[in-house]
Amino acid sequence: MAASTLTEVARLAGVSPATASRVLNGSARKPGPDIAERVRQAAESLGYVPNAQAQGLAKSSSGLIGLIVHDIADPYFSAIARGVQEAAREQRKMVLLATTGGGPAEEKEAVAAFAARRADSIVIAGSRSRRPGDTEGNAELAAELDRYCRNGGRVAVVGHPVVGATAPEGYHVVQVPNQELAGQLATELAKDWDGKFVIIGGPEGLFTSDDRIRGFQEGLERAGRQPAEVLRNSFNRTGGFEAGLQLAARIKAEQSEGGEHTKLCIFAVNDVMAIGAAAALRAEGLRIPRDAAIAGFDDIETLRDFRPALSTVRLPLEEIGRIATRATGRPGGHSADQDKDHDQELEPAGTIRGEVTLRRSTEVAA
Amino acid sequence: MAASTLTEVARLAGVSPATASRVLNGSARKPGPDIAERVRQAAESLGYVPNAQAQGLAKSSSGLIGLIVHDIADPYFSAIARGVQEAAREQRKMVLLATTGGGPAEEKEAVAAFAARRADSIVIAGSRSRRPGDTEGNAELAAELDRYCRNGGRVAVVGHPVVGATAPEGYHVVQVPNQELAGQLATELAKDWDGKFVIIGGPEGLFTSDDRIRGFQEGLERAGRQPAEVLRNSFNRTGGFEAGLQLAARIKAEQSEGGEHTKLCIFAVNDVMAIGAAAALRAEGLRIPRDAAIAGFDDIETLRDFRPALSTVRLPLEEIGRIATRATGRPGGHSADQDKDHDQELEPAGTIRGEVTLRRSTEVAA
DNA sequence: AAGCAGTGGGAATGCGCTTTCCCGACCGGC
DNA sequence: GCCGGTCGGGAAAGCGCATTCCCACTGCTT
Repeated sequence: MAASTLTEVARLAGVSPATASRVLNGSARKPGPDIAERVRQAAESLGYVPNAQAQGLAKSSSGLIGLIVHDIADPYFSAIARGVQEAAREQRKMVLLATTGGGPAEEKEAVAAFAARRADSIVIAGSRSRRPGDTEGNAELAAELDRYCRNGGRVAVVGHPVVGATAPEGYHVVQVPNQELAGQLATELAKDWDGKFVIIGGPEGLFTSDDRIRGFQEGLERAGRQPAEVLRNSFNRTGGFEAGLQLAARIKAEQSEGGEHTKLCIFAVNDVMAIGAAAALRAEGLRIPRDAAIAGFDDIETLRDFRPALSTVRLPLEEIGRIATRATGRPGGHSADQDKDHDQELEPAGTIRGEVTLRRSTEVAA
Repeated sequence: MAASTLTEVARLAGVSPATASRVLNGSARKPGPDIAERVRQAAESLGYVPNAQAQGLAKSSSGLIGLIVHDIADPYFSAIARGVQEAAREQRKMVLLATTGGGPAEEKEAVAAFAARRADSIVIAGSRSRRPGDTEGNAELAAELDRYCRNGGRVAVVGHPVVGATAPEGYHVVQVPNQELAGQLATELAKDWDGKFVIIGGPEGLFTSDDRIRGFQEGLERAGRQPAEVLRNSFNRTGGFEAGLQLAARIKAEQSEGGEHTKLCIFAVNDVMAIGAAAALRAEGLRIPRDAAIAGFDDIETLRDFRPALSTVRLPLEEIGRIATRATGRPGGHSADQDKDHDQELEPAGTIRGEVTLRRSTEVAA
């Protein structure tokens, strides 16, 4: 038994499909109350469920929002996803999920799939990348996105614009002040900390990571410090852990030499990497912040009970998701449609404010 | 400019829409290579993206999998979501996300929405509940699900069957041995631990929580122990934290009395609650496992670096998601269509194996 | 009382695609 | 050389719904 159709409902109610449609699915024209009631009863008794695909076809809009993340199990993304979901609910839409692992090629596929489903808008949460191997993929992604926008789709991307996308109508960027905040973090840390700094970063070319590294270095410079050494690794716990092992070896070597006590202050470009690094140090018998300080970025909720409490930069992840989604919702959203001033930033879809949060892991007294 | 259509492609290629359809979207009939090439070129040059809605309408199947969770930002659910996503990819389908906060009423709406979108299958990851206020919602949810199945939809639910669902064709339950595993955990703990046990549980009526509580009590009984007191609270970190505060007060009172050293062993029915409880104890100046032992359930990945390392029960969350999704994929999946033996369990969609994992937080020497 | 706008309902068209059915061409076998 | 049998392509009928256009009818005005 296939699901019952509007036509069946109409027949049972003794009206035309047009009328049934008008009463069951919001239309400007409201049929008479008696008829409406009859139709509603018929629908009820048949267990009628409108076919959203057919509706979508007819009105060419699907009520779908596409969300692209690297990995939905990563707390960073799942927090954003929660915000997206919430905003989608406000707009009475559903969210379609795509996880890509971070490659532009897969992201392009995801965009194409969303376009195929005629998603009303797309939110790209995953960080942009311009690693050498990605140039072709990026170009394709940009082309796919441009096409999607040209066809009336709206897209919001968190962090950085897609490389090469020509920002047509309906393309929003939610600016995340990674660089600035990382700079502030560096400044704050430099106040109390007189030892050396080391950065554990993601692979080169990953914008989020690069911005945070650059910002941190700038902050260090403003504070009159030497630039920090940068250890690059994968952008997840494992990457942090491995870099942590390297650093642990180095710290232990220095300690056994005796003499200077220039404790290391480690900045991992995200919390998950920071936790990985901390685990590595601990596995090597080092303690935080006694033997080294460590700071992260994001202020992941699940990690807030971690001990020693992790110094980090609070990012309103959920709100980022909400803002990005809302930006794609209102047709009147600002997009950079003015060619003049194209040197300026795109009109931000919303202002994201983060906050440096110093906790135990970087306390100097230990 | 709206997206280009199959008809346009066909016209450009100088063939009929039927032929264009055959070459561009997998059909049994393969047109000649020269024609195929012409069509492909035309499609390419027009930037043709097939309209999945129209395809879905025509073949009445959407390539969509609906996933229902309480909260996508909860690591328990996001881990399952990752598995679902992965399995969906295998089936070349996309996942539609719905978060419900746990109420059957909202779950019913989500099912209806999925049904409207003609999702091929639905995976319900959220725990079932039979709290008093939910009976009506449960009935409606069951009715909606039954209708969905009757119309050819396939559903998999993690943990417990939906209360009142009459298991028609296509209804799968992924059994999670919560009770058994909680029992094993109790047994293991009882070996080394001779103090009292306390359980921090979720609200009464939440199946997952109730099963784990029941199992734990059984395990205790088998070990010849007194049943544990049960503190009920919300099923999240806050719930654990509040219960933890209560327990902390109690422990401190006992400690100041001096005398007996019957240390408490706390079992929180999930890791997130356990972390909350641990945070509360710590906030009250107590240490784990020195002043109290604590164990959780789920073995959430992000929490594995928590110190003291949390004793818990490892659940293959990601695989649970995969298995549930796969169960809905193959049309030949086992469903309980035999009325005889209806006293037996439904044919499990896959066997989930967990593992008791004892770590530092319940070490007796402290 | 005749003409009018306004109202409530139905017929029909189209959204973009799949698929069945049909038809012409081309093949080999007797 | 004629016929049954493919094979490759097109015409057309939906899939389930929204919506435009049209018509019959009501309740007014002049």
